[in-house]
Amino acid sequence: MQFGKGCHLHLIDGSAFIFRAYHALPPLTRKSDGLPVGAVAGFCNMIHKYVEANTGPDAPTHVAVIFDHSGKSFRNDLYDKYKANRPPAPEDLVPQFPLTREATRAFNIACKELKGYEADDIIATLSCQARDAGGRVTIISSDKDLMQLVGGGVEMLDAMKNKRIDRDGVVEKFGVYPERVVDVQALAGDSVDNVPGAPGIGIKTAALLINEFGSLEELLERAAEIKQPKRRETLIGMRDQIELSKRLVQLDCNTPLDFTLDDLEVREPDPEVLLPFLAAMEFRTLTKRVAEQLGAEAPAITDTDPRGAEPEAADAPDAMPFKPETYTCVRDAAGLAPWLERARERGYVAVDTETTSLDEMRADLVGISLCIDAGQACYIPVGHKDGSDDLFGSDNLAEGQMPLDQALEMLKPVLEDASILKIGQNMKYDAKIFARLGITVAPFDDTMLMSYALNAGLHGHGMDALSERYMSHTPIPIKSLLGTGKSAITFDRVPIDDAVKYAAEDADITLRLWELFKPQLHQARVTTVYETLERPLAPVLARMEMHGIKVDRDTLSRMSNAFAQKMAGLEAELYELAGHDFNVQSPAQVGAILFEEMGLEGGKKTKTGQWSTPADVLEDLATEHDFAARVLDYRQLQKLKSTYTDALQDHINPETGRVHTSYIQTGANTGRLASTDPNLQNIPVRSEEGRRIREAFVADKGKVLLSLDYSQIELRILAEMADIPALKQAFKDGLDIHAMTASEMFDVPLDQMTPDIRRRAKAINFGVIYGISGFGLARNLRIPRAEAQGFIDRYFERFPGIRSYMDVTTNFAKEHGYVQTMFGRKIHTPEINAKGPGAGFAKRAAINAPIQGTAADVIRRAMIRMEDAITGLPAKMLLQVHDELLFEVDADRADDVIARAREVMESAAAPALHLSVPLTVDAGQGQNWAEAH
DNA sequence: CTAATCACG
DNA sequence: GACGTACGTGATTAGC
Repeated sequence: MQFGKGCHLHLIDGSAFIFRAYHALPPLTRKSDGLPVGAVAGFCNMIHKYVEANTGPDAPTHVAVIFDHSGKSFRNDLYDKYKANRPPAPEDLVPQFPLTREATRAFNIACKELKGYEADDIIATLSCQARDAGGRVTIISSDKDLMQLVGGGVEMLDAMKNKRIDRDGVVEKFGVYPERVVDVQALAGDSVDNVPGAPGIGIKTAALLINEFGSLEELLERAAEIKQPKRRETLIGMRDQIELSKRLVQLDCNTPLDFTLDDLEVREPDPEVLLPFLAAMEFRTLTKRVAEQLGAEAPAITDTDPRGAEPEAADAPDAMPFKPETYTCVRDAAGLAPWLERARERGYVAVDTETTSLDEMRADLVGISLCIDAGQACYIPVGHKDGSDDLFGSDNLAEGQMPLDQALEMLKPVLEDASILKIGQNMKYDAKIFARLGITVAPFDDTMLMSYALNAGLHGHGMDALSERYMSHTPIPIKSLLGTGKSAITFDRVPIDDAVKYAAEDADITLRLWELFKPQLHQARVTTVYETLERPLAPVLARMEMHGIKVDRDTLSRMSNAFAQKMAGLEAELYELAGHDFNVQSPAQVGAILFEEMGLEGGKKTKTGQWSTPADVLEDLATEHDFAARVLDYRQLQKLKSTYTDALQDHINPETGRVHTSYIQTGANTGRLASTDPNLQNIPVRSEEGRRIREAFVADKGKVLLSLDYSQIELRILAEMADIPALKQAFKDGLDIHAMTASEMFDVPLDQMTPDIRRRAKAINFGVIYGISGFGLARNLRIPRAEAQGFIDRYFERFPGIRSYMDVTTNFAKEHGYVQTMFGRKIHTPEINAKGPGAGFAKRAAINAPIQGTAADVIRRAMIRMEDAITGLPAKMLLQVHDELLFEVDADRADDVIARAREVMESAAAPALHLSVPLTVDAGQGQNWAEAH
């Protein structure tokens, strides 16, 4: 059929299909020889689905899949950096490129590419030809670069979202009609393709300008009329770059094709060609399905492994309902045996424990629940009390429970069996409970850690939230069993019948979450993160927490008393100064005295209408007013006393005489740990007075504490990631990095450096890590905002790589919705495209996350390796404080431990990463933490 | 229960 | 063109 009026051409963006398929599927390999075929499998499924979906009355008459030709295109001759920031294709994807071409031909669909041109140019040329011939065109792609082609019978179809894009759709995206899309793109540039555009102008501004002036040419001619000085100068000064950008984004409608539209006519697939190809790829399900549809015999596939290379269809949402009344209560050995047998057969089992406390070091085991098949779970009560109305509360065990010892004896072989995977939600908690009962749970998977690897930044990772979000199921609230507040009971007082429903459900949910997350780890490419940075860390943390650190109660108690005395004195002074009594601990009352009674200027109110009296405001007033200075002193003592010297004493475990913190592995989005109950990551150090708290953290008899901390790790990582030669060299040379920055910025030779200039450079260095702003730096350094902005401008001038790191990072976040650490950890940034005041916040967080997160990954790797490295030495790792590790070791072996631990920490990035900047570690030792640090 | 404040990296 | 801003945490207290 001659292409003309009434014809309908489909043009499929083949490269987009390939990358989509590659990223959507786990890295499958062909069973017989290990050839990577995941992307091919996905590609074939997509093509097959496309063919199935396009048989109706609106079916295309002509179709082609268009690919990018490997190597350079004519655009690289225009601009050598075009697409220069594209990472090379993943190793396991490269051999799949030719296979996708072969697949296209096997489906009997025209497969086209052209040396020196991109797929987009061929699509453009064919679209123009088809339109001129009076036919319709549908471009199946979501690539915005193709939007310039829409109109006159040409539409786009975003196959992922199943959304057609017409002229109005283009206006939605670009703010202009298709004819002017290239003008907007020329101005806005494109970080993905490395099209420079006009700095400072994005799509919104570009569309505004184009709509005002009518076209890019007109705009550039009349650029002098633009009111905003910055924008005007950019447009005038960057004219060449903008015109180059336009040539880069303009698609070529005249590519020299060696075929015509008529060659693209839709053809039926030939079973004799297609089936052998699919069989050779060993795609079992697809081969069968296609054979059925074509009415042909499916060729045999020799490999009979049930877990073949063929991916199953995407998991449908788990529709099985939750039925609490069907859960089993296991009351004796005969009841437990079949569950354990099934776990052995299956090779995995979800496990959850119920206890009397959230403090694992004090909690007693009350019951265990198991689940192997979704919807079928059991609860094994072992420590429920009978709840008789004994005046003192009965300690008698309730009827119908297995003796704890018997239950543990039966469970232990399964929990420790290397061939049975134990699945838990926050397994560190359960593992610690079992560890205290002499059971080492291994191997294990943890759905909380899986969720963290997959979804950090998107939501929390507690079971209730995950159940709600991923299964639309609200678990039984624990409060409904225990009550709240003062009248709350412990789990051992919960009637067994109620406990079964609650506890078994937890195991059921955990198993279902595991089934959901497991394949997602591969799809999201975070299996390595989960397996090397998350899962192995949990047992290490568990051991650190259980070991604890010795805290000397007497030291704390003495300090508390001293603080109390000083505070009483300050309190009296403050009443005197104010002329009346008041609550010093109330910011509202302090504010009222300062800004109303004393009539001072500069007071600000919080959004709730209260006077705000943060430390920096009081500090400004303190030079003139004793009142403000005394309040500051009082607050410092109050903080030290209440949070540290008093509260810490309550955390000393009576059995061990030590303090056992809990680390939350999924608490911080960036990969850092958080520490609670108590928080041992914010023990004072900056002030002289506060630092003395650390004297209460002591080594046991005959031992010493060691502190090893990374020097400037985040700045080093910034230098590496942003690739700043001057900073990298300074680290290699072991220079004072802040002094060196100062020298570079302010043109002061190192030997004439003053502390004040260095201080400013230091503040800027830290500011950069946080996503610097003029306002923030000005406040930090207490200088005028314009001056701070000047510093920042100069910094970016001297280290231009910093600016581009920030741009690349935020653009990546905007496009993908997440950023990554150097080790592949993903941190999602859902707010990055938000408007309003949240935008700047999200942007700075996105800039900071890869730096902070990479540093967090490094110390995690060190911690995971540390236990093996110090085996045989009388040493234990006790605490982690983000860039510091604290050890306790026999005094005579301290130097050996320092040497080994330092080696592990300094080489922690390798072999996954070869950093060009050295990581260095400072070490100290002493009887207490103050001395060691 | 939330806001304000302040301890740490 | 105005607005509001350093990044990441947890604990304590006041005051509703």
